[in-house]
Amino acid sequence: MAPARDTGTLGKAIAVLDIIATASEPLRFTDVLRLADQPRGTLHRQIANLIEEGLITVNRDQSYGLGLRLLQFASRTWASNAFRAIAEPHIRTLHEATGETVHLGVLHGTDVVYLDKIESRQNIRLVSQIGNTAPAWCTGVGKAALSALADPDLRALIAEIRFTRFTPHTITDARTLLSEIAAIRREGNAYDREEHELGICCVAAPVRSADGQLIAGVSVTAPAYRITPEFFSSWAAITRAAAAAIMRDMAIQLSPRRSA
Amino acid sequence: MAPARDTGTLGKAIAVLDIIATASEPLRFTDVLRLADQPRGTLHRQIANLIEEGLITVNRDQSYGLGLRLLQFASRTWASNAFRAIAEPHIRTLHEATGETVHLGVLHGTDVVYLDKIESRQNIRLVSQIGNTAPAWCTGVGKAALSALADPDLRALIAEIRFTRFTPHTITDARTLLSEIAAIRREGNAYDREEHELGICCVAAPVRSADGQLIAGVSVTAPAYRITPEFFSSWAAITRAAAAAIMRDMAIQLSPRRSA
DNA sequence: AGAAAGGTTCCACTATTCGGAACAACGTTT
DNA sequence: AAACGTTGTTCCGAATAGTGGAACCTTTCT
Repeated sequence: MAPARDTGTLGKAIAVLDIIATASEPLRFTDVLRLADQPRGTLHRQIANLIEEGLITVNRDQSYGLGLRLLQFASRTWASNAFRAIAEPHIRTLHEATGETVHLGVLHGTDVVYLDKIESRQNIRLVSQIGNTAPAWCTGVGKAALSALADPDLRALIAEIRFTRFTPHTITDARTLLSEIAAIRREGNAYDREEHELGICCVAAPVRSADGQLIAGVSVTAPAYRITPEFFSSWAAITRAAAAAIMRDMAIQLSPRRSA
Repeated sequence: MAPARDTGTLGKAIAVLDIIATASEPLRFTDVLRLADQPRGTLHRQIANLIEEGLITVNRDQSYGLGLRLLQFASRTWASNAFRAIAEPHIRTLHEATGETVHLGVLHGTDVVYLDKIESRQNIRLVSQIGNTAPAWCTGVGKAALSALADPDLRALIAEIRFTRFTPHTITDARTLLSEIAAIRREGNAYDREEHELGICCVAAPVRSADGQLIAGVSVTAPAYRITPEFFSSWAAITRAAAAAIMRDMAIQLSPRRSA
């Protein structure tokens, strides 16, 4: 999920929460015990605290799940996020111009967290993706974001990446990634050519705040079969335009207060 | 937001997070200091820890915002919630049958947390509502849920409510609420007649798990002007049917493992 | 019934947090 | 320009809250 050395009481608690959150299936006490590197008594109390705070819940079979409290917090996170609010009209425009799914994601460590998404058709379930995390090096938004980093930061970040292959097209080494990022910087667009998921391609463009605090990207995604070279290159331009518009609005609106 | 006595280190940290989350506008250090009842040094460290864990972020003007980490956790909360998954096909059916906005919410203290929502038209922004919290006593889902509580629990909960008026129709005392709940139990449906927001009405039905662990509700919402008595009563029936279907599926699917 | 695994409670020890106070960095006033 | 008030950050002894080993229940298997 994310780094954060589990230092301090809070850190340890969050580490446990993270274990439960990232598990692919419900964990029981002993399962967590195996994954967390802690004595039984200690872990038991930590979990009890988390339950007390509503961050996790116990299912009837004694397995743990994530608590509603997290949803409440996230709802406010999303609603109060200034960057998302600024970007929203622009990604909507982008969606209307292309008719395809568009994403807004920000860089968070070596991952990208999706802040917003407008789906091509289905008027439902898009929720499922907001807050989702995906590796930066094999997504359009992620690579676009990486290209917006200053070189030292970029190299430091890439050094942290543990490359995993998702499809035959996934980039799996730092050199290739670096040269691709060089290309992105030249052209102004990043592409995902079925690198994260087979059959899915996208065009993206980088977004960054003036002070470099916020590194993000916008993208247009579509199934590979539907993409023609003409569309792809026209999308490239309007994606860059959307990114530019977002940056412009940020410069205007974020000068006095707030940020992402 | 929610109860949770801020006991223990974790509790205090979450209390601070809560302050930042519930604030209507970005808080700076001193603002938080005023709201939290803690010495400066202590608060400072707590905030530093929260930042370290990615739960809050500092904006450039030194005000605090909620961190992306919360979105990540919530995304997983939502995706892994078994109750939501079970209810989903049924609320979708309900949406298709009525063409109106439908909600799925669970009772959490004296509030209702919305777990899912399908909007009538707009294929966007529904996100904003998931994880949202609303008072139980003046929403359809909330009153439906209350009606599913055992009497002692109900009375205990109502005793905790601090009634606030949102519209001229809002119920503002326990007696009225109790008699309305009696009616809901007789009829099987709860109604919100512009009690939370003017111009908005809804029909709801209670959902509870066999063991009473999970108290929830489903509802159909529509603008008051669009509602005719005929529609309203036909919706009442199919809303009850949806609730019944959800309960049936819960009984089946939750017997061996998991829950909400 | 017996054994093992899973889960919970206890309590002396100690590492962490607490919180007052001193310090630094601005901005504002006299 | 010197003094002051605000806001945010750092320190450190004292005390509290978390730690973790071990004993203790409870459930599940053999």
